Amino acid sequence: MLQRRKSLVADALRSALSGAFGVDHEPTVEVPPQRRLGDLASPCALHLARELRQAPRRIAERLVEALDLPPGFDRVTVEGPGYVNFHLDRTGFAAAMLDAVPVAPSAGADQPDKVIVEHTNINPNKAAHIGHLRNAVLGDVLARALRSLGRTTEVQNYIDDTGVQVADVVVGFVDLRGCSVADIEALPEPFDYTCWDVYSEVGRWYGTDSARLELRRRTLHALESGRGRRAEAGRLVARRIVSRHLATMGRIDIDYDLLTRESEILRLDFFVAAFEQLRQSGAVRLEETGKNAGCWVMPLSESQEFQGLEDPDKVIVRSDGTVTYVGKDIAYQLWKFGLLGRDFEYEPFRDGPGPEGTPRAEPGRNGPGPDGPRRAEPAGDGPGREGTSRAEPGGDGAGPDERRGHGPGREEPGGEGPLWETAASSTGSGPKQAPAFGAGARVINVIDARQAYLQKIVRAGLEALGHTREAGESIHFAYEMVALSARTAEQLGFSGDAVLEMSGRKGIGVKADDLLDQLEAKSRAEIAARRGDGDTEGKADRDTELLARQIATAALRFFMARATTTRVIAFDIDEATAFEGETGPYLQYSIVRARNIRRRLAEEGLPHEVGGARAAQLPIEAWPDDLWDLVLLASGCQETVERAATTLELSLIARHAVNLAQKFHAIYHRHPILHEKNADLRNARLAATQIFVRSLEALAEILGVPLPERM
RNA sequence: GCGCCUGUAGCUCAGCAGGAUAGAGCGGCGGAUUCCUAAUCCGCAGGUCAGAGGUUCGAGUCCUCUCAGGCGCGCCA
Repeated sequence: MLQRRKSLVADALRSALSGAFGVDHEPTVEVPPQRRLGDLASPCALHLARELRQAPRRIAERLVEALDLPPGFDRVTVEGPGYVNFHLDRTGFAAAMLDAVPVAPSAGADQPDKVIVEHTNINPNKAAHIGHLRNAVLGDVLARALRSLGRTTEVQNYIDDTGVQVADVVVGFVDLRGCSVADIEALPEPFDYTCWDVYSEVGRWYGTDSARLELRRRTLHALESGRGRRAEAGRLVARRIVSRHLATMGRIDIDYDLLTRESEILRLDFFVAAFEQLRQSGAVRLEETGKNAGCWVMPLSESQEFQGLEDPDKVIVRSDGTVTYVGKDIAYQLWKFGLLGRDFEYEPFRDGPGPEGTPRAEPGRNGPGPDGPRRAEPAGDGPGREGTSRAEPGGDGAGPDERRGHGPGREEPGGEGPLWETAASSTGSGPKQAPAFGAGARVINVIDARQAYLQKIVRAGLEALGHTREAGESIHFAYEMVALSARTAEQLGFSGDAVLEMSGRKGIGVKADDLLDQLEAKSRAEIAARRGDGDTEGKADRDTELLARQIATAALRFFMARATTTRVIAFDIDEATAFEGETGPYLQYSIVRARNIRRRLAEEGLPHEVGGARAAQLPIEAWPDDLWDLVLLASGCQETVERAATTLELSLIARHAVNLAQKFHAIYHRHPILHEKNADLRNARLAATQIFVRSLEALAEILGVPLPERM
């Protein structure tokens, strides 16, 4: 809505500038700070003051005389030092807003080109922690934003099931605890919590003992070959953990289209194909002397991106013939663009072995003790990409799917499809009608900022193969890590004078499920405090439970989404579990209030819906500045979402949503609707409320903030 | 050493491609509840935008340097 008006203003200014001054200037159009100043403004007169050797205000005044007021505007004024300010026809604009879709597919987005978003990527060897939540929320919000803008979007979650981290947990079970595969299988939930402890234990157990470290190496090789009891144990661990990760992420409405497994990349020799391309194109060469003797390396010295590196070459194949992480990643990235010349096999995701759909067993039982893994463990801990999961597709039979049927406008953005995974064996499992995965036109990898270097190398690899376009479309969505605030670290029993980095290896961190449990418990208490009266058990409990989850989801998702991606989050438990102020529950509360007004109007027998035709007849007096300001802000949703999706600064969406809610809350207190006798005033306020509700619903959908009917 | 990021109110952070009086939340203080649920709203206090130069009609925003903090630069992932 607003974008169109902006371009009308720009057009009018451009032609007036050319007519009156003979200059060719692209005017900028912005929203002035106060509504009484107007709705759109251009500082172009200020910009041109120097060039035209005239006072800005004078330029502005002449400009206004020469200007044809574009349709939809009432008047144009000169303000301040020389701004040209345009005042919208409030009545007409509001009437149009009533019929407008807040966030619609972008103009030129009929392009069927697929965007692949990879996120979560948690190592399947322990419980997810809050750092992983940041990754998953950002990835999920991005995917929702892209889909709401009409882009075909495929969400992948990469599972490194053959890496060192899984090997460590296998060693922990097999060698340290003396478990058989059956023993591991028989372990109760929460299995991911158990692994959390095992992983931390085995790290200490290794110490510098070379015999023990040899066990790790042997296990790693077993995982890579896929044969033997250790490999079997590894598959079991990975499968069970992935199920847990999917369940955790499912709690906050995050899901995926495809799980890709590293074991399949190995089994299908993706790297062999990639290596052939790299070798033939001369992108890699066999080093014969020097410290990299016997390795296939990719020279990076050409690229100025890598200037100043001590070692300008990156090893792709080690001297023992094994492939490095980057090597595998280049192969995987080639597949994502459809450049590899081979494909995975797929099957619908089956939840892990063991009791299907078993409800999670009290994840919080570990108490307040130290917990929480973290994302990329730097030293020895494979800061790799870690990943996770998705909401169980077939399991968890308990309870209805809360995500549907609650809250208007909650159609799933991508049309929640089924979850697929890469098939575990070529023997296959019958009828596969998998969608065409991969072969995207753009690939966005949500990976923490510390892996920027690796991501650059992957891009350089594509470049070296001559895939310049694809290299340009390989986008690293980098975000900073989540650390523990000094206060929270102390509460958890860690010493902390400064923010404390989480470490899965050391067992320092906050587990995702523990945080969600806390949020839900606090929500329940909050709800109980408000509904003190007679509501008895039974149904009330079910409602409360659902509401508590919705509030917890909103709080967590908003907390993660509102932070600027380039900043480290110092995770503070009190701040993260706050429900007042700039929070997810604040958004929910504003919607609940707005909806309640309309509900009450209906109960009173008053009209609770204003149509565009009626709104178009309202007098200008019905739109005071503050009420009007809400409508104007709502008209900027589309632009905000587009900018967020382009710049990958998703906090823009969160902030826009909270700004809307703040404006609404203020108006709510100043401009009563139910008790307003004047029909024009009431209708204008009601129209603004309708516009607000629809706009915030659209943004909440993108943010993944569920909107309850009551709070 | 080289590279990237960050430094704005007591705390956590906004500040859109230089532009109108530097904003919000939390915390503090003081108010608002016969009136659409106070998970709300209103008011007050609180800032040499790390520091120094520079560019400009105009700098929190751009450039240079300094200081402080974080991260990265493996035959680890």
